[in-house]
Amino acid sequence: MSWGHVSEYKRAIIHVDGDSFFASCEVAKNPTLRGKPVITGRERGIVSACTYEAKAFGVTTGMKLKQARELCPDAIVVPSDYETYSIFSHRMYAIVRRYTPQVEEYSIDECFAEITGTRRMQHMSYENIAAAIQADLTRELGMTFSIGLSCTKVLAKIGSKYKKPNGLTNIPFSKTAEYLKDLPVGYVWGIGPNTASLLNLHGIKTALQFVNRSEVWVTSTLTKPTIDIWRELRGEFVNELDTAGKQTYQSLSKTRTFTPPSTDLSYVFSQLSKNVENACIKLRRWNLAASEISFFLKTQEFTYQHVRIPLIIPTCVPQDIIKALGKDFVRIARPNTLYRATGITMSHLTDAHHIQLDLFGAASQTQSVQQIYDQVDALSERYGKHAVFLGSSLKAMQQDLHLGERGDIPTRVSTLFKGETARRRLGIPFLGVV
DNA sequence: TCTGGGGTCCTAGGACCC
DNA sequence: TCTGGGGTCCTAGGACCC
Repeated sequence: MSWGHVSEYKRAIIHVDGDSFFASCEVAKNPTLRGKPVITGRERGIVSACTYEAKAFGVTTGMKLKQARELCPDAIVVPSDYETYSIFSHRMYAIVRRYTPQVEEYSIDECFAEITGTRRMQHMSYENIAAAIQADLTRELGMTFSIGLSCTKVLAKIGSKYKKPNGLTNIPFSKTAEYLKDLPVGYVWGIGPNTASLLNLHGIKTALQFVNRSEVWVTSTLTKPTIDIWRELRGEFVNELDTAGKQTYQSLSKTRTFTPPSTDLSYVFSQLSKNVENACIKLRRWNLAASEISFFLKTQEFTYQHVRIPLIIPTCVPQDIIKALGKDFVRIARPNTLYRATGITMSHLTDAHHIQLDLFGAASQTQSVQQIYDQVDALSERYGKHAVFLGSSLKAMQQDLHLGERGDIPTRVSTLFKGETARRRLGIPFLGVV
């Protein structure tokens, strides 16, 4: 390799990736499942994750459950249990943090960590440190992880994907070429179908061919995200780790597809209303208020109608938002049109505690409603989410109850999580209608 | 890939200003 | 009124991720 003069590990970055994470959590939670084909995603009708025992039958992520069951009739299919996955996720981060404070919680089943400079203290090579982390994770969490070690995030990510499950792939700078040689450029983290097609047009099929293009060509042909990836593939550290964790949201949204699709506009509106309520619950949990909302209706033909609405006074109260979007809903909703989904996005978020009162006291009504919501949230805390909900959401909520989307959530094995579990739902889903 | 849900960042282009 | 140049801010939409 001819480029650069980067030492093998100017920075040492690892990427940790849980193998079939959701399914592995189910097994760790319930050891009688070990060694069996387990599939998660029952509530969605498609495979969210599956154990390697299921994969051996040809089951893959994203496959319809019906097909999965045909391939693997003995499969144990369970609904997703995000509370449990989240607990294992935080345990994973905590274990990695024993080795370094520089940990980026990238997603529920992945993290990056910078271990630069820890060799002396650990009396180990970087590769052995990675192996030690991997061993701790497996021993303590009862599942396997695949780890990549290299000098940038993009290369570390290639490493963790290189050998799965339970792989540990070290890609020192001088060896990058052999890992990029046969790697289709579209497999690189951050290069999606669109950019891959563009690169293909220019004769670039593999990551190595991409890396070997000149800087002039790259910077004049591509956009910043892709240029950064090119640099990282060459071993140049560009993407800092985001170790601060999630402090707040830029935007926050709730979307729901309903089946079957419907032409009943009052029903469609109730779905939107329910999404608004859910989004507001999340806003309040983060002490945020939205200054702008946008909602959409999605037809059965997958066309969208979007409306953006600025709010004079930031709010986290669903009544305010439903009032604000009602007119536009009536304006854009077409009769005799099959709708399949609605969604709401809250943006321009501000701290809910610092909402400015306007001179005419228009915020005062919002404020008193907000006091009511303090009580609503307290009730939800005791009796479960949606113990209380808006009349405008009624149709959607009734359907959820009918379908058992909520309320029948089984109490999970909890001895494993003493002191860690969030409170359990108490099975009182419907207290009343405001 | 007959397509679920929740995010982030980047960029082109319009609005507006001097 | 037309013409010119240059800057900032904002937004819609694209692209990507898990």
